[in-house]
Amino acid sequence: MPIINTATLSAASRLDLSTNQQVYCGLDSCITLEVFDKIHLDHPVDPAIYSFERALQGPYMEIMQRGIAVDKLARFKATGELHEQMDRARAILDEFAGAIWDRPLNPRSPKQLKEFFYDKLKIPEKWISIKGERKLSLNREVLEKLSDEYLFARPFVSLILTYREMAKQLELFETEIDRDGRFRASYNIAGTETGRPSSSENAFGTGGNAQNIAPGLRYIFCSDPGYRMCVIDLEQVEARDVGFFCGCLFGDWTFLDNCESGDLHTNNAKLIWPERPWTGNPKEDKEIAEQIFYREFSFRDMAKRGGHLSNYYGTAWTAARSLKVPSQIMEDFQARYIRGDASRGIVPAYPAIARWWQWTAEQLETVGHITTPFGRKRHFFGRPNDDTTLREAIAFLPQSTTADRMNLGLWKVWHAMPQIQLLAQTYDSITFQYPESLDENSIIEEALALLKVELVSPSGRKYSVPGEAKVGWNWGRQVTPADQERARAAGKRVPRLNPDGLIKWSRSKPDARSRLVGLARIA
DNA sequence: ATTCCCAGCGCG
DNA sequence: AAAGCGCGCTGGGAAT
Repeated sequence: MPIINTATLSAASRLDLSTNQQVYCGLDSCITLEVFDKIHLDHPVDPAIYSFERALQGPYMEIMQRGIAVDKLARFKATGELHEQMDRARAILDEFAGAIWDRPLNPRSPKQLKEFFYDKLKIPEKWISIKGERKLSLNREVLEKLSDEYLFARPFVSLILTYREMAKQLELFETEIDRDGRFRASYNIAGTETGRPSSSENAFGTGGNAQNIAPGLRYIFCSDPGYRMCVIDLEQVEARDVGFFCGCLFGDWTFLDNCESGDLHTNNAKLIWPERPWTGNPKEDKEIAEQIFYREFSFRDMAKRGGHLSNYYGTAWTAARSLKVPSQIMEDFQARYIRGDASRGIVPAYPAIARWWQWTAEQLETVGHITTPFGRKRHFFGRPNDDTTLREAIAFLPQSTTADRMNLGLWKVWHAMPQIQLLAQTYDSITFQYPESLDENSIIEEALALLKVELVSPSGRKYSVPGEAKVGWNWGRQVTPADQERARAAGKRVPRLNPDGLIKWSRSKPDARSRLVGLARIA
């Protein structure tokens, strides 16, 4: 091996290209070592977290190298159809726009849209606020408002939104895949503040983010011939974590108890609206919860969607905007849910969540960092009394705990089950495939058990998050004709087109499970 | 021709 | 007064 002493190198050394690159590479490696020493001497990291991050290189390298098979025909068809529809939408839009200002209108150009709507059509400007900055936006929300308020804007808005939506979908279908027909994403294990992995285009420039693919488009990814695909997700994991923290910090287990006993959102609805005629029978109560509360939203919907936003210190104003209901509706909701309202005699269902916010604010003021149950510590460098900092800190704890739980489960599955092949990780779920010849029951059973990562509260309460498994031949909602073709070619039973695609695997009821497994086999 | 930033939007 | 957080990718358009 050649030894090159860089201390004695100069421009006059005239290294050949290959040697030069070796020097470059060697120096790069030295940087890594220097960083390592610096981190460990000056800023000791929890050795468990550090070792864990290193250990994750194994399974993630495997996921990255394996990639996921792409159903080429499905992809090709979708691409063609989208192009056709987009061309049509664009042609109509240009024709309409031509009548207004004698030139075309690019729906993806905010600049042109601003000129068109605000200068040419003279619609009053709509400003929005993002992270404290006022912006003149024409995003979906603003366009929908224009459409509501100005009849003549409707055809334009409709075409623009349709076009943008299709363009977004096309991004996935036109992502370059590898010559062997596989989509290989890169995963960054240590790239985020929370411990979540992130995903992006790989080092060779192909593939893309595997974690933001719309569920409706996932069907183009499929298991390899002779393999079945399985997705296991952790049920309502972040909500349960919030409940766990409330229990650990204040001994108030109300929220977690509700997560763990039957239908979380119905139980939340019962606590939030105690005056409804609940019967105590889970089935009847769910029906009552599914009655309409406001517009198309049931009480259960409100508990679910409004609850999630509210847990993370979202204001009633924001929640109202997101659910498209009047602010007063969400004010009332939040009063009953967490915040209470003494002036109206409203006692909140989950006051501990507000105490958790308070606790978080105190941590920021006193020590400036927060440590998760897994030992992951995050420093907050923003102003401790700034709402933005508080929100980051509030979101950190459940988000990071979920990330580590999922990754620990992923590692355990990878380590203990060489017969399965990991394909993807999407924050609260993992996707893998396994040979069809193996016993599906025991595979899923074992994976579910391994994914159960147990935490124990200071008071000794054990806590884990149940997983739910779905199985099928592709990653999507629909079994495609290609799947049928493949099953036929493989001499297997031909799957029928199923609106669910991946067939649901009930976790908690063994009898129902065996029944559904049978169904999955037939399908 | 390339690089950079922004707006917009997908996921959990 | 501002009004969940965490990511990555694309096209438009300006700057280099």
